Amino acid sequence: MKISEVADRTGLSVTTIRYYEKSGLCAAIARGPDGKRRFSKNDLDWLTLLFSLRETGMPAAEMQDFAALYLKGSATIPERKARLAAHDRRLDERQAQLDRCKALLAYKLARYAEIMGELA
Amino acid sequence: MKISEVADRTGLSVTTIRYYEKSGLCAAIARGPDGKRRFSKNDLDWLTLLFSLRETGMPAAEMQDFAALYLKGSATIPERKARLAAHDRRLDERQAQLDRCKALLAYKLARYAEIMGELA
DNA sequence: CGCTTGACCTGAAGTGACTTCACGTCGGTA
DNA sequence: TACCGACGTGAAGTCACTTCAGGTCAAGCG
Repeated sequence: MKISEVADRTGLSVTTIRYYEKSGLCAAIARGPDGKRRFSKNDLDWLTLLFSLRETGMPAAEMQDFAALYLKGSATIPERKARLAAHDRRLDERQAQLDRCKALLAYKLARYAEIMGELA
Repeated sequence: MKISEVADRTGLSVTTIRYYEKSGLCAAIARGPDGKRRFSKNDLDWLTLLFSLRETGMPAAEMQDFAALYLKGSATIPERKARLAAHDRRLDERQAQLDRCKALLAYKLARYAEIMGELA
């Protein structure tokens, strides 16, 4: 699969994918005879996961750790499972942030509506 | 109110608060005779809102715009209301991201559990 | 009383995660 | 033949802070 296709499917940009490869967030991608990257299904799945983790606020350092575990092979699966579980808990905190912000926005919007009513 | 107190209450760091003042995300803060910042209730409320908006992913440029409107006074309330409403819609998208990530994590965790079972 | 400690101040430089730039290669297509 | 768009590279730029270097001042203490 070509890099542009992977970008479309994962949500990462082409340059970010190259950056991820260079910085070790994913394994070196296989190259075709023309020197261009050819992504496997595994590569795609991995990048899709990375996108989702980044999008939901996994710290970069943690992503690096997690990637290092992935690159070490299946022996690290228990540890990886723990990391993902930890992120899952963080998602709950994120959820709470969203809820708090929603409540604050609801309050502010009501206040604004009130003020606009008085001015009208 | 002192800057350290505002930091504690809003969740922003002391340096971030100073940075926000310098970059126009909040109005110039009043100073005491000793030259130190003295925050009003309004300042605190405003910074609390900024923290919540930042935490939930409002783009920085948009925060700048929003702050500029705030600094222009109450005539901009309808516009500010629209901006907050837009952010509220973004929160729904954020919510969807969290849900998608949760689903992906649930899948991965189940897969890992399965693999660990096979190895055991 | 001098001395340290801690909270505050400032402008400037550093950081991290990308993004953009400048430039080059290659396989089509008009 | 000339140009296009997708791909490649290394280096420099950006953004939102954070850290650094250096200073003021009030309070506590041996």
